[in-house]
Amino acid sequence: MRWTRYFLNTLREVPADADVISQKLMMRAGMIRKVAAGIYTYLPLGLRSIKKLEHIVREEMNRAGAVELSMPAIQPAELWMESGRWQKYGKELLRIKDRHERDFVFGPTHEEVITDTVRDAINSYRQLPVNLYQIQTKFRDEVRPRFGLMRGREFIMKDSYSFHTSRESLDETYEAMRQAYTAIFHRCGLDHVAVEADTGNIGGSASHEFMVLAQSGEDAVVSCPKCRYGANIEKATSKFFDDEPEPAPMQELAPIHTPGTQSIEDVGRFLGKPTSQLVKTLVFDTDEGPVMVLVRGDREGNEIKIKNHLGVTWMEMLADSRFEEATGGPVGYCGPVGTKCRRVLADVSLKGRANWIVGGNKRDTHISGANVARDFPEPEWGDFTTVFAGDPCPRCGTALEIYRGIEVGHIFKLGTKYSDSMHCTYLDEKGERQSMIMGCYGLGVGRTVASAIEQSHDADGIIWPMPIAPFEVVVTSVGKEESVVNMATELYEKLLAAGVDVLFDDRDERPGVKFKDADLVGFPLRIAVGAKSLANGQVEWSFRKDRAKQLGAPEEVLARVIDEVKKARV
RNA sequence: CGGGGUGUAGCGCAGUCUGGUAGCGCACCUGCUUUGGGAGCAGGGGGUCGGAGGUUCGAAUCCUCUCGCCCCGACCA
Repeated sequence: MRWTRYFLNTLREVPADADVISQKLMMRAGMIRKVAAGIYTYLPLGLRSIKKLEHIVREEMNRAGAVELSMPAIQPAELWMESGRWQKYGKELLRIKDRHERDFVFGPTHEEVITDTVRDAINSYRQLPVNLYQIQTKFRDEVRPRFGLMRGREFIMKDSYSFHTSRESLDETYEAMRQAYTAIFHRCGLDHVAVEADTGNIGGSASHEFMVLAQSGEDAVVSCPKCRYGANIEKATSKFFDDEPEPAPMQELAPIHTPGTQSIEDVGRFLGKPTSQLVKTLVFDTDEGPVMVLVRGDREGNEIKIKNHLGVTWMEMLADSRFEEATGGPVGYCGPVGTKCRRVLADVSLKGRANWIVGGNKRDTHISGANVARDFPEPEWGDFTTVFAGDPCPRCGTALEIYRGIEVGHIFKLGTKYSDSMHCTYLDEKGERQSMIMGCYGLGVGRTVASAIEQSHDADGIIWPMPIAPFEVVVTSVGKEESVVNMATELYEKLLAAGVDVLFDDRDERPGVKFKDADLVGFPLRIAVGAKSLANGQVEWSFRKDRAKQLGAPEEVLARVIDEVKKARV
């Protein structure tokens, strides 16, 4: 491709609303253009990277035994009512009506449609297992889209769904998908980890997330440097509270006057005690009423763990305006003794400890010497706090580390959640009807491309890993001399003939402009043809990653460049 | 959802407080010079000032409403 006939315009200035580096660079490099909040056009250059990644994804999915199909983006509401998610999915589900006032959704995911498809086509255990995938545009109406392609509303996703007659069969496919994902991200040159994850409102049992490690990541992952335990922070556990403390004699219940101490830090300072010796009280509003959660004062409550324990679909911090009415105490002085909350949860970090200092459910008052069972009913015990860096690994006890990551893939063992509600069944060997056991596997295509940039760039622009670079090589002509233009053209054509993805920068621009653009766009390899070196029978070539310039005879450089491209394609 | 901000040429911005009929840089077009890391000079094209309504002789500017976009917060008890 010649630049002068391509559709590629770089921006010298950064659009004001870009907030992460990948978004800035993709906009500046002419890869994407924002059309509305969280909605982008993939310009030709951006589309090339997307297509390259899609190609890798298809190869690995096919290799792992998955079969491609394509389902509609627009889906009838009936399917979502059948699965129950028409009610449960919330505002992220874009609902639309057709001219007949019939309800549809723009699919954020395709469990319903695939389940409908498979129950129709498959009746016998002989036809199972199957694993079907598609690469397609989805829409999730995010509250606050940001970070360019990393958190858009419209986005391209590879999603696949497998159907099985047994847990063992699901385990096999799950493992095959785990390996396929690892292969995909490895081929893209991405530094990534697979971690245990929460299943969220997709539902199901086991689940792993694939995280590309990057400072700008929205998720935190907990990782053990020794035994390779890895988990999303929403899910991670530690061994921290395994040992029970020494039993202590119970003290009398006694009120303490603690004016103006609403936060746990204030209370600790006021009483001269470390926050670890206090009890922090959180109150959540749920669709089943207010719930009180007690955690050790120096720990943080983990909403995901709490929500999963409660089994509620909606939960948020109790609004101040409803606080007194719901708990019977003022904000900041809430506690389990005499509370109106019917459900009280307590973190295991408090188990076995006597004489708690808690809020007194009265203004400016805390209570000391509060004891489980004697002063308030036995709470529901569980792991309700978030792991901190340095906590001991739940498997081997080594100090855990916390990293930031971008979630680029997520695989689930769904079980029979959808096959039950949507009656996706088959007849087994005995002629008995059984629900199919399902798995589902998602991979964010745009997000993966963006994460590659987050992980690999410098002050001048993108540094593409070769496999998903929009072009593998750029040939830059420096100057208008006939010899230069002829040599550049010749090299370009020979690269094309050799099957190399090459862009010929044949623009009538000053060298500085061409070089800056080449760095910005991030072509992994560059060949520059200039009059001076050409007079000595030489052209220059360099890698974007180190920009070290090497000179050589044209044929020799050509051979080296082709060789480098081929090497990177394996 | 709550709070804050912002909307002026393709991109980045000034002008708004104190109303007087729109400007700068980049990009774009023409010419000359220049040519290995975002050139210089000269000339030029391009804007319903987000939208609607109002005040006024006169509105980008003041008022009301509305829409878009951005940021921050939503573990604080």
